[in-house]
Order: sequence, then structure tokens, then C-alpha cells
Amino acid sequence: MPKAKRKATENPAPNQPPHRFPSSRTRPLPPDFYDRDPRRVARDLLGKLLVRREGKRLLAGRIVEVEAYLGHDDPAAHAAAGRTARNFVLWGPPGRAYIYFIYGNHYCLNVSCLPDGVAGCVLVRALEPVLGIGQMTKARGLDESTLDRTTGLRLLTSGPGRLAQAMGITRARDNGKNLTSPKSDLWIADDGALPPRVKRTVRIGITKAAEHPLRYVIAGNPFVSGRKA
DNA sequence: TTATAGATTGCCT
DNA sequence: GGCAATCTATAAT
Repeated sequence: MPKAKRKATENPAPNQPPHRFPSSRTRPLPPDFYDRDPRRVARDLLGKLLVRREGKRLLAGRIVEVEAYLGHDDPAAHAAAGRTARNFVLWGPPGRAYIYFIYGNHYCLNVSCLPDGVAGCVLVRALEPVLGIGQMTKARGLDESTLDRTTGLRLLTSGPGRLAQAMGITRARDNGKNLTSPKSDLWIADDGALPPRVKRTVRIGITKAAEHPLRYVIAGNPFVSGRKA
């Protein structure tokens, strides 16, 4: 029984519900998914769901913007400085959360790539909120009445610091966490959504190696970070 | 021990 | 569009 085929260039509409409603049984992507070049992982993470279990509640957002960071030959990557107490997760097994604290205020979520012993990761830069918008609003310290429109919802998870705060992600809680384990309270899942149309650009907010086009976004998605979506 | 830059955000003009 | 906030990791003294 062949599945109906649809164009891969089609984008999910903003606020589209998950193809299969996420639940605590929505399976995490396996380690093999992350055991590849970060550029390939980055592209393939677009359209997947980042899921957080908060007690009985579930938070979820669709990944709409990511950046790849390579190893020692990428000056913009934290791995370029060599292994330290801060970045050791980058050299660990694939599919682990690397959380760092930046500018005195913000946590950022990365996922380690490539096999144990080889550095590389993908930075998750923006989500489209899917589940738990009320909880995300509270975590961000915002008022629901100001989030009626898409422009307001962007304040929840459009930007690496924002999405970490909305999903309750901190270094103490999540650094080194195995995102591929069914027991984890933080993971990434494929809910069966159609592969999105992907646009590649230069990375944002960095000064070193800024010319490399290693940022991947879902074309036209309004939840991509930045002043101009 | 001190200095400084940083994979950001939000408020100001 | 400009810039302060806020703190950690790492470099420089």
C-alpha cells in the first residue's frame, strides 16, 4: 500500500499541528541520525520536533532554523579552542545536548554530531511553537494577551536564547544529556511532517569565519529568527 | 589576579 | 539602528 506522495518542496503552514500528535511515546531520533557531518544533520533537523517533558506536561516546537559548527578547522566553533571543561560534550557520542551560557543571560542548545572522539555540532536557533504555548509564555516571563498574533508568538522561541528559556533548558539541567534515549526528558522526534524547503545562508552573530554558509532555515517560515524573517 | 570578548536579547532614540 | 545588561571562559598580566 504505497503512501501518497507529495512534493518535498512544499512547506508546512505556520502553526501546523504535528502530523502525529507528540506524546511521551514519540520516539527520539536514533544516534545514527547524528553520527554524520553536522551540515547534513543540520539540514535534516529542519522540520523535526524538539520535545520537552515537564512532569506530565509536554512542550514541543518545530525546528525552523539551525547552524552547523564543525571541528578544529572551523574558527567560529567552540571546538576550535580544543577540549575544555566547557565544551567537552562536543567530543562525546552523537546526539548529546551541548548547552553553553552566553552574554551573561542566555543558554543555547546544540546537538553533538559525529562519532565519539570527533567534535561537531548543530546549534538550534529557532522553533515554531507547537505544544505548551501557555507554559512557554510563562517560562519566558511574557503576558499571553500580547501573543495573539504570529508576531507575538515569535517572542517565544525565535532565537537561540529565547527557545532555551521557553523550553526550560539550562546547562545544569541538560548539558551532556542523551537526546536519543527514550528515558530522556528532552529529545528530538520525526513526527512525519513533509520535508521542508530549505534555504542556506551565512551564520548569524559571529565574527570569525562569518562567510561560511552554514545556517539552514525553512524557507519563508515566519518563526525564523532575526528582524526580517 | 585582572581584563576582555562573546553562536543574544530587549529597550532606547 | 544603536547599545547596555550581565557573567563565564579564556587570555593576558
